[in-house]
Amino acid sequence: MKKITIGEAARQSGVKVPTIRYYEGIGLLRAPSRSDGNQRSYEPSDLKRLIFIRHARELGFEVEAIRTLLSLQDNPLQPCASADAIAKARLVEVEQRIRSLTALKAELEMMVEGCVHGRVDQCRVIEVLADHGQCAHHGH
Amino acid sequence: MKKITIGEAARQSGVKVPTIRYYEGIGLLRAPSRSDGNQRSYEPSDLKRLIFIRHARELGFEVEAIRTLLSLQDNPLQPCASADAIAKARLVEVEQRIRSLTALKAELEMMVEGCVHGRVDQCRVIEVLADHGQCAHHGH
DNA sequence: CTACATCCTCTAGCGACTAGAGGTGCAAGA
DNA sequence: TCTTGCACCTCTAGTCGCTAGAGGATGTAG
Repeated sequence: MKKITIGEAARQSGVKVPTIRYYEGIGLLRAPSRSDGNQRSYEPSDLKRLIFIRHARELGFEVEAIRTLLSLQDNPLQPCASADAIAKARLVEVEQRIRSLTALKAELEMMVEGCVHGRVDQCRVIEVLADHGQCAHHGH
Repeated sequence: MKKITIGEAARQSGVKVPTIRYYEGIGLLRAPSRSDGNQRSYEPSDLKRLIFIRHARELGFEVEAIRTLLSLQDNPLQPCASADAIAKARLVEVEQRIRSLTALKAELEMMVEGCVHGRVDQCRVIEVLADHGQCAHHGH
């Protein structure tokens, strides 16, 4: 029964204090009990939940997806197909984003390498931005 | 002197009509002349600027960076070192983002592959989210 | 002349926080 | 006991880059 303050919960979870209060406000985290002086007092289970949320956010899951994942975690006897679907959807997104960023990287490298560090009117960076036709990949 | 409406500018630039007005509001695009009936009337140079902006946004440059790039474009005799620096900074960001997304991809793949499609209490997706210690890369 | 698309301005909303104002609680040192 | 000083409280408003909608004016084709 070692209850902790919001500051301690922030330290142990890596989620900032105002963000914890924000999560409570949007109903992602239950409202904890309060001390005599009206201060939030968290139990170990709250901390676990907070760490779960932080980890999911780091992996890029949206708050709504996390809400679903948390409700699944609360009902361990349910089939986990929806958790799987959420993770798979996120995987597809991430793969897409990597492909697109890799194309951008190529463009930026071309710009930077082509720049002779002269005046703006000879600058390849400005030139490429002004004329999409000079891009290697037109997908973006 | 073939002036065009905002709708036509949107079609030719790929920037949506409300977004064009938004760019004017934040001073990224100059306010164009108006028709008798108070409708915006764009010149070819405005269209070029709009295409420049769209392209830069596609490459992930922030509006403030684009503001600088545009002011450089307006002064072609200046040295292009700052344009170069902006592009380089963006390149570093993109490379960082790719690295981080690649790590996330690995996590997600492990989650999805490990999932036996049973009940939530055996689900690897939920399990990994609850316990960061199971991640392959701890960098995120 | 009448539809109907397109244009206008203005305000509010999105996601996921973050910052700040203005006030209260609490623990430790003098 | 008093005071210092940090951590906590609530509430509102701001961030970024748009996007949506209300409510009305303009422009064009049949």
